[in-house]
Amino acid sequence: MSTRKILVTSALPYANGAIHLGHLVEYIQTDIWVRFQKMRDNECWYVCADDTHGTPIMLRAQNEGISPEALIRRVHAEHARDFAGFHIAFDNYYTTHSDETRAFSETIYGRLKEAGLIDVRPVEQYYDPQKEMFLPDRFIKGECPKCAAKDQYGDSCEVCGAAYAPTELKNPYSAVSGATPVLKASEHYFFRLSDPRCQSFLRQWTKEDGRLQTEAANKMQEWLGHEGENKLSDWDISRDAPYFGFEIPGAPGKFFYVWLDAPIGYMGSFKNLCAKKGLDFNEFWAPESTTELYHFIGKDILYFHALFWPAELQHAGFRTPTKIFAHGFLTVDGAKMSKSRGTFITAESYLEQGLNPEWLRYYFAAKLNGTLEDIDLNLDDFAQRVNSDLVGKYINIASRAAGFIAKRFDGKLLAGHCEERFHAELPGIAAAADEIAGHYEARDYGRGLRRVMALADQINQYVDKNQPWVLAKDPAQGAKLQEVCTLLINAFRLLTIYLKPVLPKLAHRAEEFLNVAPLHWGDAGHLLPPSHLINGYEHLMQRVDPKQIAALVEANKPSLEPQTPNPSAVSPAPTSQHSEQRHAQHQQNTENKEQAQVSEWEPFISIDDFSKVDLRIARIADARHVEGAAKLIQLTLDLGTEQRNVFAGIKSAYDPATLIGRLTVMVANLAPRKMKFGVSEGMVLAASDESGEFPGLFILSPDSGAQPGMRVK
RNA sequence: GGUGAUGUAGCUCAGCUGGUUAGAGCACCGGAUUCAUAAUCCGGGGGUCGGCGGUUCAAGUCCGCCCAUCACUACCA
Repeated sequence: MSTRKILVTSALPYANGAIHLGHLVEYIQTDIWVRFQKMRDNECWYVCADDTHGTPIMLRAQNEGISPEALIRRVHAEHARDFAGFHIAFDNYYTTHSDETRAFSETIYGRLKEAGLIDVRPVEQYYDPQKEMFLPDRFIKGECPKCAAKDQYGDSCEVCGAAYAPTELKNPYSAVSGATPVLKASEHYFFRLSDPRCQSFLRQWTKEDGRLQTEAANKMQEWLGHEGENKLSDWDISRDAPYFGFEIPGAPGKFFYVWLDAPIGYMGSFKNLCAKKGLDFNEFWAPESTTELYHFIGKDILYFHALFWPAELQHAGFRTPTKIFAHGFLTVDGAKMSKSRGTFITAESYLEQGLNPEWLRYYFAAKLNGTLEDIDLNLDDFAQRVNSDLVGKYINIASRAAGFIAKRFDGKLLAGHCEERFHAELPGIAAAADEIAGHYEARDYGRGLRRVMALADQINQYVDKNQPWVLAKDPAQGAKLQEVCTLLINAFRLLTIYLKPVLPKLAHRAEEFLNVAPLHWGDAGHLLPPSHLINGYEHLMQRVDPKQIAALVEANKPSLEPQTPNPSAVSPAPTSQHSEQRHAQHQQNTENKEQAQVSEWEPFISIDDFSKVDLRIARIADARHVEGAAKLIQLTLDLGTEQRNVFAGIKSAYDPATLIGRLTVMVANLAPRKMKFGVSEGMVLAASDESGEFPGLFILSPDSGAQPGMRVK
């Protein structure tokens, strides 16, 4: 087989936030694939970078009182540290804020312009007069035009779900300064995706064999529409100053929109690698390139990678990707990651809590199947599965054989060749290599690992059948014992090869134990040589302790201190970005909604929960002081059909005489409560300021017309 | 609202172009074993295959509707 030349990327994480478990699905998926390719002796390069431009970065840096450059430098270090912690082995982890990326952005833009694929036309947008900048949708807030909910973002309402343009918001204000934005026109640069050349190219490209997963291809079909249907609209690729990014050549004050230079960052990072390694950039990026190019991405950014990106490359004189590999999102315990539940787990906290990164690599791998389906991290299942598969099955094989080899045979395997015995006693273990390789290649890691674990079961059955501990008691059976253990060590070695892309560190330790050079996939074609000497066995992996999981979840819960609500109605510059530019930040909408709203209102209740509370209009038929009570007033509430005796702690604010005859709202189905002065059969509702800043108690009154007994809902 | 995907044992998932009593791993119960960090082996219980209807000699597997979850997209069908 001739060596393939392969360039692989993962999506660029945005330089404005920590790496979390959702991100790691992608980097682990990609890393496994790359390690597999390298084990196959293919020439494979894995590049990535931080995505560093855009308004959120600029504002966050301002907020922290540092330069954007300083911010992205710091985040770059954090990201690199997190990735290294999970054994993500990039050949280059760069930044989009680089000369290389700038140069390619300019080149691509220039060539598109030459080709007549760049348009300039005015766009009217909200502008913050105080901050002197145009506002992305997510930085404009106001009242929802549909339901009038306050403090909604400029693109959609989180209360009623309505979507709208920021100009439709009522009483809009800038989330940056609080100022009222004004509409202002400005020239914008567009990539003419609607051009027939792009349309027809994409129509063909997206349908080409293997280019996209079938689900993704269907999605493209939907976006492209039928032949003749002009569904694609031009893409706005410019932003006005102030903006942290690359200025557009020949257009002072105009910058490339961050999403333009983000994928170009793949090229920039690779160019940078070429300089370090003496590689030929054009061999991988020229139109006639015969090398392979793969982008691993989340399904949320398919649009950018399967439409804009190939269209840009095609018309700017570069090769297009061989395939796009999209994956689904991560859920934790069946739900979106949630800060309040502690399931929004950062890579950093996972490592800090002392959890083994290879546990997660294994678990994700066991769940991944090469489709766009979401995968679930079930925390109980995680612990059980890792413990059972890795420690109970796989590692146990080495552990069961090593002791005998060390004690009885000075660490030496059988002197003779044992190929025949091996294949007879453990049929299929070696032959499975090709099948498992096929699963890795197809990114169907789950299927591959199930196969490996079935082999581990088979090997453990072999141990049980041969009972080496019985053989060990009979001196005459020494040779047999050595043979059994030799076969076991060889079987363990094969499983190690099969698992190595997923568990690089563990495999390394296993290689030391086996006393062999780093294993390649081709090594599955032979066994260890006669009389091979192995090293003493040390336990290779700890089990997951469920307590660690609990501690991890606890560590990721927000502090219980209620966060001060924002009475000024001006949010402090959002620390976090929104769907306006999602970049590689998978599940960002989840993340941000959580971040924005979580502490105060979550957990939400359902309408069913609410309807359990039976609120009724009640007429205060009688009210009197309670002898000996400091705070209580005894109320007789008339529900129309019956009267209730209720003790209410409102003496400080109301004179009983003024209450008689008023209508108010009571909880009618509250369990009766025996109090010192009698049984209270419900409660009335009253407002108060918990901080104490505004003293007083205020009971509710319905509008006129309400009758006692009416349900409030 | 539209489009697409998913919904199979307590949990995580396999089930190809429809065909004997629906599978695996984990968990659970019973037994065996002690080499191995209570790991391993054998056996067992457990599922109206989201719901309803239809096509068919035969449906988890095809069709329609509904429900739930997820994603994309939107007032335009």
